[in-house]
Amino acid sequence: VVVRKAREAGRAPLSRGRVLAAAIQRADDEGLAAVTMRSLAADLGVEAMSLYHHLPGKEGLLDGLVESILDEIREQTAVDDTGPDDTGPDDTGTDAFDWRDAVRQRCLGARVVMVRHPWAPALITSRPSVPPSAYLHYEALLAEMIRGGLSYHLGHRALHALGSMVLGFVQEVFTPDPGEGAHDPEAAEADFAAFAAFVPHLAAMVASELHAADDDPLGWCDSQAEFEFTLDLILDGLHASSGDGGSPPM
Amino acid sequence: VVVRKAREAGRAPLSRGRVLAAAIQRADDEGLAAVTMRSLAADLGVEAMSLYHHLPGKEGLLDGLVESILDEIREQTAVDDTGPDDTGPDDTGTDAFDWRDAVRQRCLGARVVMVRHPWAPALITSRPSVPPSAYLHYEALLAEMIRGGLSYHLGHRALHALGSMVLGFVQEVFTPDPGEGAHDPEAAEADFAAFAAFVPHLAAMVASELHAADDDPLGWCDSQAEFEFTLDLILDGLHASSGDGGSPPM
DNA sequence: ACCTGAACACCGTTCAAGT
DNA sequence: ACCTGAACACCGTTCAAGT
Repeated sequence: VVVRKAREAGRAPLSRGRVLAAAIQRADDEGLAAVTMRSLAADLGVEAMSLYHHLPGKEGLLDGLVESILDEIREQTAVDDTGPDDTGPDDTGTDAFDWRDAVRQRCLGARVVMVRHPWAPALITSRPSVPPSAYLHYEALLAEMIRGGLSYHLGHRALHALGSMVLGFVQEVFTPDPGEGAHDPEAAEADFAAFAAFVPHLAAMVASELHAADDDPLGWCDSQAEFEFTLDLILDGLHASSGDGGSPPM
Repeated sequence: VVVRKAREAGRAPLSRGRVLAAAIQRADDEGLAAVTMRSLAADLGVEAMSLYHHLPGKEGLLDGLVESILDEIREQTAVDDTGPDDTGPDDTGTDAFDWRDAVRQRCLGARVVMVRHPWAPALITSRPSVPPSAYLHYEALLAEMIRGGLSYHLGHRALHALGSMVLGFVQEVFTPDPGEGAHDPEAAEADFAAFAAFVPHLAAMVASELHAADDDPLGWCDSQAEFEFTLDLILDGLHASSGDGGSPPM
């Protein structure tokens, strides 16, 4: 009957989910700073005060955004390990379980969501506390690592290392300097000369990477490749540490 | 003569540096959200509009805060490698240079500043672009790695890996749940039981780490130790990768 | 030059009132 | 129950005015 009433009004009923979806859309389009109780309400064709019937104020909205991000990560990582119908009979050999593959897929899934919503890492790190929904992600990661033979101590450290990477890896090292020398190649060359005079190693690195990326369609700074490199660095390091008391890897 | 005039007024003259220092103080004490043009001016015993003579608005203030943080990191890392008077004659043996020690010290210094100003990582990652002053830090790190024999390509990846760790590592995995079971041990036990039912591996990990930390004054989650572990994981991984084309380390 | 008061547009939020 | 209008305290910022 509630639905019927809403249909009569000619508009979908407001709900916490609809408000959060609109907030995410707005943050993606205009940035998190543009997510305002008033503007958000306007997007939903409603008055600002109506939002308070579904969310406990602005702080509650931000908490809800973090929850939504965590939900997206769950959906993202759930897609990969669900087959067409079932996991199949090849799931019997549990001894062949490689925790690094499993953990790697989860981290890559989390990164997909962070890249989709570039405002998310700053929001998450600025919140006063970690929401309980995040525990489910830690639990899943830790369960895989324990199953893979890691100790609780090493698993704990792994959670720190992987979490910091997922949250810290969005920002690029360099801005491509947009609109700086796009129309004037002479000015661009002069800029680079000044750049090279001040930070010579950095300039040499950019030049070297630019040259190496000549036949790479993804550009000189392939952020995804950098992420996967660091991820494997950490996973391999953890694997090596799990062998025994810190000796070199096999 | 300017100083004389200010002395006559009985108050130190306003300046960009003084405004930024007050903003940092306020952010440390009350959080970044409490840094307001009006409240900041009140701290300085001045009207809000006076700030606009030293800073180009709120965005410019936030840019200035990032710059100040980068300056603090520079000071922090400069303290360690400056001897009482000079570097001394033992600086001649450049062949014994270990880039991992040098890079490690810089990352630890950056972390000291981040821990001192917990609002900094979220602010830095939320800024639209990296300020040019950050290039000097990248340059210093890269110079040490190049001197240590790393390629530009690997140095590039190292900058990404280390930067993401410094920016992502502040937040704790778990909040200690303050004020939850501080007065009622029965309620605390019931809470932990519910916690263990939902995230069993996580609960076992906490219990295991708590037990191991019984004689550790720093508590069960020593964030500094976790940071250094991950840092060494990355540095050793980079070192191994630098040996040749990605074979296992020596 | 540096600082100020009043004003403007905007924000989050409260509250009494509508239906 | 769900939504609204008016109002309040606060925010960043502009501008004409002070000294």
